[in-house]
Amino acid sequence: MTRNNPHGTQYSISDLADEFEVTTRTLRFYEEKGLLNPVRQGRVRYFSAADRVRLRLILRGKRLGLSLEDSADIIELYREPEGSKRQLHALLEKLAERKAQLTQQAKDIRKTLSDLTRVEKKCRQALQD
Amino acid sequence: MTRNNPHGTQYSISDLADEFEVTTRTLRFYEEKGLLNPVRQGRVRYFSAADRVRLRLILRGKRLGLSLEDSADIIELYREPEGSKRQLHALLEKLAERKAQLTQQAKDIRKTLSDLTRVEKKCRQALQD
DNA sequence: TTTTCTATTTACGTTAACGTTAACGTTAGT
DNA sequence: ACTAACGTTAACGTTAACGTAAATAGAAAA
Repeated sequence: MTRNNPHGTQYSISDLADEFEVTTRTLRFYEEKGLLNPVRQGRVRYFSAADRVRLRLILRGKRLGLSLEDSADIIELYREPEGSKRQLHALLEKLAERKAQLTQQAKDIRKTLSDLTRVEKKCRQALQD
Repeated sequence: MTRNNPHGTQYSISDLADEFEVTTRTLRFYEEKGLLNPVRQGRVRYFSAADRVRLRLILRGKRLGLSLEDSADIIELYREPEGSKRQLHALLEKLAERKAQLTQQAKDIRKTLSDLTRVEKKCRQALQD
């Protein structure tokens, strides 16, 4: 039973696959891309709590239409900010870009939702016959 | 000069390409997929105002991470609601699904924005040294 | 007239994000 | 001992959304 982890917080590949409703192939692919870093005991993978968090973030990114690379970039931003002044300023720029993009998305969503709501009303109206 | 349209509202392929910053290849591809329906004068395409609107919607969809097919589906929803009761109810269901998805996206955006803002603060804090 | 745009069709190439075999080892239950 | 359930690597297949190149044609500008 790899499903009940030893003591700390480790997950087998199918633990995560089941919980997040992705295939094991997907998880191996994410590892291959460096998005997840499970440890190996023999050849078997064990995912950490950190991996789980990263997976959650990746899937959130997917729902937003981000590529894996974009999600990886964003997750990178979450690390403790460090480095020189120049690096910190560069980080701030990236943050601003991402925020701008997300804000644009939010705008697009509002528009689309309003469009759909308009259609919905017409539809309910048409049902009044 | 195909750029200054005759009288009504027609656009050459590069009018639209320039305005929306896409390639002509993209527009031909969208036509091939049935997303745009330019008329032909000889072999040359002329896009209508309706095509322009559709293009705008497609690109909005893209910013939301939608596939062309999804965008096409949504644009379909925008047509005057008609048909039987059954059809109208089916339409209402689709509308509800889309709205749910968009609402989830909005949620994901809020979370991500909040995450990024948190990082931003840490970053500014780190610059106080 | 010759060059230069802009347009066309046809068709092969590309990248991302997995899906899908194949071929096999390990452990648990019966 | 046998089967089922889970794990592994390796590698080819697939779909979407265009990119890119080749070959061609009409029209405008020099």
